[in-house]
Amino acid sequence: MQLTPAYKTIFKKALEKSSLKPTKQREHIFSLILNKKDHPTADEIFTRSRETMPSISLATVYNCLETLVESGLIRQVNFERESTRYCPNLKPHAHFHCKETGAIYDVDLPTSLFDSLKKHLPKNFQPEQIDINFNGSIYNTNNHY
Amino acid sequence: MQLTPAYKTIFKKALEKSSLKPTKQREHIFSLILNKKDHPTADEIFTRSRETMPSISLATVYNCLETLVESGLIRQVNFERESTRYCPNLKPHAHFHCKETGAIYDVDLPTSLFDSLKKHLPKNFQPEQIDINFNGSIYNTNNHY
DNA sequence: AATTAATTTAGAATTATTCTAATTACACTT
DNA sequence: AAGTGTAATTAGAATAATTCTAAATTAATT
Repeated sequence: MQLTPAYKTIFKKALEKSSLKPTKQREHIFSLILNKKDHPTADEIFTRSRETMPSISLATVYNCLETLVESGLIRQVNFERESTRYCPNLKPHAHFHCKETGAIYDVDLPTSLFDSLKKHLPKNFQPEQIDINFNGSIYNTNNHY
Repeated sequence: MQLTPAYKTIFKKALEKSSLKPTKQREHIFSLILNKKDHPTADEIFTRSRETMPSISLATVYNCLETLVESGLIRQVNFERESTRYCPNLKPHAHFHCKETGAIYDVDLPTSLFDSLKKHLPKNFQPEQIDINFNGSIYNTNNHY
């Protein structure tokens, strides 16, 4: 569970910009999220963290996730009121939530689509973030009845 | 807190379609949500309900909201992991969440926009619902510096 | 080495929601 | 009208994700 040198630089820069320290724990959690591109919950991250850093606490996981989000290194994803999930994909994209399996998929979207969304806001509304969530099921193309 | 005859019919039809009963409590809660078009939480609805139906319980409010959502009479709105809010607007629309005041605004969107969103999904992804949430602030046009 | 500030930690506290089991309401039969 | 059965309501307990608190640790700075 190691950051590439390139990501290590990004990581340090992003934290220092908000005058936060690039600690072992923060780096560890960041690398976990980067290296397994599912959308884990804090608790899943906690469990995975302990495999290689057995002393880490759940509170620290929550703290680290918060600082990583603040510094723009990862994104939060929420479906209904399920546990918050975390996503390292910083490109403009939406999420698809499969109601059968619970799996979450990234759906890349062109910036133009976000732009046309913004056009429908009243002029004095200033969006900072736009969350687009699909909820549905995935048709299994292997099943032929 | 009364439903118009037109809404009363809609209400009964929608519940009966799912073989649910149009009870006093369900009607009361539905009319509350319809008549005050903000986006109240279950707890706010509970408080408002008790003003005119003092015997209603919080569990009932949760139960009724669930059945109303199931029967398609109202929609749930979630921002981050805040309390779920409820919305009687069934037209295709998005929500804008003001991070300063916490207020939620409906943002009407053309169906075409939802259609172009869907076009970016893999062919075997079948969305049932699309949630679009803006997060940001509202520029006060009365303040001239 | 001492001081300070930030971070981590364990466990308690919080809070929205769901669950449980008992009661009530209502439609349908006798 | 009384009895039966099913669904809905109710109060309060339970759950679960997250936040808070206060103490301990770490790292940077004098």
